[in-house]
Amino acid sequence: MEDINYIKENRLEDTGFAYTLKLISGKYKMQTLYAISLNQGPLRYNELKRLLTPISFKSLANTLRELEAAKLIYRKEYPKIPPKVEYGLTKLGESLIPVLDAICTWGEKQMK
Amino acid sequence: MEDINYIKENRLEDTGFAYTLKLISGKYKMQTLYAISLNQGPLRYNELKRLLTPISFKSLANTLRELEAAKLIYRKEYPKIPPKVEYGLTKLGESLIPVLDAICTWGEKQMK
DNA sequence: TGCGGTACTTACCTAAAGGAGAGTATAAAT
DNA sequence: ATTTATACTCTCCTTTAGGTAAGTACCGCA
Repeated sequence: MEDINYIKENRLEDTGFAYTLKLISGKYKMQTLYAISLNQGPLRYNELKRLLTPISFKSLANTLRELEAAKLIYRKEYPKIPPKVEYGLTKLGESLIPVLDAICTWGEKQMK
Repeated sequence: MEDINYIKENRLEDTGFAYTLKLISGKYKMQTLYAISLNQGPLRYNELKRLLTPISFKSLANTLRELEAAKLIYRKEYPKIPPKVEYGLTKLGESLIPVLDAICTWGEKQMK
């Protein structure tokens, strides 16, 4: 770091938008979080696959990995055969639900 | 329309998410709306360009055209030389601001 | 006479997102 | 012995978003 005065005008570059969007942008991320929320409890991989139809295996796996990395969901593995894995909301994930609600209900109001 | 019973399970395909996102997803759409909102009045093309740095001409033009097509902003052209064009929020656009606020403030809270 | 300012468009290129379809491990059930 | 079920991964392909750089039209100003 050199003591240069970086130009900091009234820019919008670093607002919370970019931050929030990094976590929830993607075709199915919000739906995934919402589905778990509506279920009022964790969901299994194939349950999510069905609810998020027509999502592909690849997208679902990616979506879940990224949401987990963002600490919005947790992954719990039951080591048995056939395998069982559950995905649930973390506290952080739950704190996003009201925001998702706002996005969803605004859209529904306009769709009519 | 034929009277076939389409399968309608508990899917999340057609929630308001997809609808809202079609309108506001993109690297600069929310910031654009937010910038106009913060300015409490319409902004000119080059003012937006500066505020949305480092946006490119192409992205800005695209962003504005799409927001206008979505009826979230209006475009007002003053036929003089050099040209002057203003972009402002429509009623619909204004109705989205609280949603954008929620997205932005959630992000800011997590950034700390 | 040529430069600057405004609001763009056009052509080309790259990177990232997402889809399709096949393959994997393991054990219980038939 | 074969099928079924779960939760994935892997490879290849197409689509889309966005960036770069240049060009355009018009007039006032020096």
